[in-house]
Amino acid sequence: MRLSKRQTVENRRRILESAARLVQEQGFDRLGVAELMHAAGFTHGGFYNHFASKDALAATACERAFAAAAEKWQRRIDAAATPRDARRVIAERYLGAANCDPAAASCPTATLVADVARAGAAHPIHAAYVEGVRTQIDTLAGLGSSGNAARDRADACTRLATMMGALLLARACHGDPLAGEIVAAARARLAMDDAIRRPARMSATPRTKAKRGSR
Amino acid sequence: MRLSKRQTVENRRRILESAARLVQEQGFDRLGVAELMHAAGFTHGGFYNHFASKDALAATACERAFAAAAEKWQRRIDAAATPRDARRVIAERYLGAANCDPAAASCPTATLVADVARAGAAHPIHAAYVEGVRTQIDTLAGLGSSGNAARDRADACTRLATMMGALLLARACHGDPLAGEIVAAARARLAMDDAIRRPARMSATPRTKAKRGSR
DNA sequence: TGTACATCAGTGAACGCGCGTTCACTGATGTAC
DNA sequence: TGTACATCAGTGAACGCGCGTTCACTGATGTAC
Repeated sequence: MRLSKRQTVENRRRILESAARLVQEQGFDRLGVAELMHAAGFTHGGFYNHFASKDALAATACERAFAAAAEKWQRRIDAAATPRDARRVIAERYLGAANCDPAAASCPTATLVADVARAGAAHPIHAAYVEGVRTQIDTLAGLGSSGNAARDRADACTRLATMMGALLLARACHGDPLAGEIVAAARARLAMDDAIRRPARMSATPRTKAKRGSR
Repeated sequence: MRLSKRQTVENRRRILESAARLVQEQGFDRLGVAELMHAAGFTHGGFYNHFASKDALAATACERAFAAAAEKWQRRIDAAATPRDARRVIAERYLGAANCDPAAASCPTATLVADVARAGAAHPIHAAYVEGVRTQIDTLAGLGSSGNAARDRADACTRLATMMGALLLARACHGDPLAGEIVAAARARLAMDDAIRRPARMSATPRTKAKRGSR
């Protein structure tokens, strides 16, 4: 039953969309070809009409997962009154109860981090993952309001590490009070503005861009 | 070839020791029974003379891995001049180049976090993992010097999340400059004492324990 | 203490299952004339 | 424009490999007498 070219392209898109979603729930290694194809509404054999191998799908699925996450972040940035508010809201949603359920989908940075480390730099998913992380850090750094680009960038790196670390710990400790304690501590810390916590150095730093933030 | 009781106990210990080490390199799911037994100097079949299943080994191997990590931490605490120095040294070693190599062994909190989340609360490894994380947080909190126990504990949670998050990101991004950037940012942040960064609130907080820290 | 037998840890072949991948087949689409 | 043939995506059985687990066998240890 040969399909029209339009339909073929659409089906490939559906497979990738399912992959991007499932990868945020299970990671890449745990996702089976049969499960993926079933989720997309097909039987498993057809997978190889679209992709040379499971690995060949990894990079694109990873990119799409990061693109979906970036859209979420952008919506929060657009809705926030100030960059500082945007940072706070992103962190709060990142560490929200929905994401802390180990069965639920969450940020690809977190769900893929173990698989990518194990896959190694030669695997096609590696470059896609690094690019996704870089974009998230760029986004957070762009929301910085210290007036110092290098500091905003370093703060963005630390923020992402703290968010992801707390999320993964909460998922692993799910069911134990410790999970809630870790998330609460991280949320509280991230809610404080970095710049506010270093007033002495702040005033000593020249403001390269006036009125960048909310203060 | 029946072995003496002493030898049997010793062999079981060797298997567990290998498991604790390998689990810090690969996590639990990726570790194969055959590889584990070979590392301990046996063939794979004998595994089931000591354990009912691979899962039955998980909790004990996890405990031993955390015990080994705790010993390392303790050595650094003993060698440090002040609790604050101990915290700083622990973070620096945690994010040292050796740990950031994805093939190398590192902290069980990091290497097991994905496996434990996927295994769920019913799996025997869950309780052992949560207990290991709790102990690490207790240790870090015990090194706090804010004079406020609740704040020390919250800071310990955030510290661990930042350390682990940065480590995992560095391992996943290994080979890309981004890995070094993230680690450098996290190390710099962790090197600053938490209490120092909140002078306004610090002075408003009553010091319940005088001279607890180095200041 | 010595002897005969039961016990049991180690070995490595083999089993069973999951999963990535292949393959023969189908039948609708695209194309050549 | 109509017709005949080639193309190719979807299907589901089957293959191959890895890995957890089982099993028959071995032979030294532990034990009963």
